[in-house]
Amino acid sequence: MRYEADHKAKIHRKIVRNASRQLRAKGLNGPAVSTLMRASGLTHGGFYRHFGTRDDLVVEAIEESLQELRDKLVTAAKAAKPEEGWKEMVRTYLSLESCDGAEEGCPIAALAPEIARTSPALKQRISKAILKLREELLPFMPGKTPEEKAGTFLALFSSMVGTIAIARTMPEQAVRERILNTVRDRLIADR
Amino acid sequence: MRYEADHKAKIHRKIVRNASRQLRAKGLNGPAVSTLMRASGLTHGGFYRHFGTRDDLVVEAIEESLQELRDKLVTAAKAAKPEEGWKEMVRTYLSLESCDGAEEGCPIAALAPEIARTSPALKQRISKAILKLREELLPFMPGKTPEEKAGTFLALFSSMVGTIAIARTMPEQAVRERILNTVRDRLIADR
DNA sequence: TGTACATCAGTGAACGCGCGTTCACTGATGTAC
DNA sequence: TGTACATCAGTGAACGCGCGTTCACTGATGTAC
Repeated sequence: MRYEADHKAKIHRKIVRNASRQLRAKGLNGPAVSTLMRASGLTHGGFYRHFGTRDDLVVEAIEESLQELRDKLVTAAKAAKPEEGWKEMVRTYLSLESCDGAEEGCPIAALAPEIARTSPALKQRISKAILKLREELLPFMPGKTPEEKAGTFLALFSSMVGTIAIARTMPEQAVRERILNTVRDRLIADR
Repeated sequence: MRYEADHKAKIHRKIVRNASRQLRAKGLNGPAVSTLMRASGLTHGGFYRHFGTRDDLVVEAIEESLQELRDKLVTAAKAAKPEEGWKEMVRTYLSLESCDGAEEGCPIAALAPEIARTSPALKQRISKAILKLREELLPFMPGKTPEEKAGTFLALFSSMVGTIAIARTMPEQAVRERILNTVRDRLIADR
């Protein structure tokens, strides 16, 4: 082997992680294959040693960014008192940095409508990954029964996704910030 | 004139309305100019008699669909008792038809992330139109002060936008329906 | 140890294709005289 | 009223461009003997 044994796997992961950032920032059809490869210091020709199709990278990148999101939110929740973890998740998710830096933010807020329009095969895999995220965040939700937690999660998550999506359509940062703060305060106060 | 005096204006509106449906269904970069024109029985060559640029049509189409949304929600609200109008809005917005028929649904739920990525000039006009929609729906919101109504509107609207966006990523209709119903019931019960 | 060959991640030119936009043209009807 | 010309919404071929994908090639290192 002309590279270390795990060289290919490492590069593969690097491509996926860099792509996940570019795709969140520019949309699923935004960056060309050559742009996606350049972000990892490669040229487009080598792309097909790693992926069968551009779509294959797209799915992997979305799965990757959903895991990033999970890690981010779980870390935030664990930094608070057990019963208050979900509030810290809300604060993290609805932060101004998270809103203004789409490339590092939630892939659902950044890509949901485009995901909805992909082929059934892609949607299948992505929706699985979203449901997995849900499972992993559920324990942090307030509520006694699993059903209650699930309902709260859905209400919370859809509210946050919509808030970020709407805020990002507003050109003025002050407006975005007011939107984020208003919803955040209501979500935390409500229950 | 080889056509009636208002022929051009009529055709223009027709193109915009058909485009607004196609763009909601396929995304801002989905349908090509020739596809957008064909939907109104024209060919792509005549496009530039009506619009300076493809983007010009995109803005007009989004403005158009925001007005459609306003009309739809106001009509729904007026069909209920004055204090309950907003609940009927929620039921209308979160209906399964609205979710599964993106072309006739809310342009924000269908396009928000793509709107966020357009040029500042486009965003400026679109965000104006969104704020106008807000002004027109505010009177139907529950709450005593304008501030309270504004807060409720934002909480309600972001929640609904996020719910539709998330539901549409789910391939199974039963899952989508459960998501819609769960959030709808919570929103209506909450306040 | 030395030599011939195999492997395979990565390169960059080339492909066919669809796109937004341009442009010479059409043809029905208006206006000038 | 009749004729010559102007107008302009709409047509369809053509443009240059960027895209996803293919492919012959490179070159560093492995393996066979």
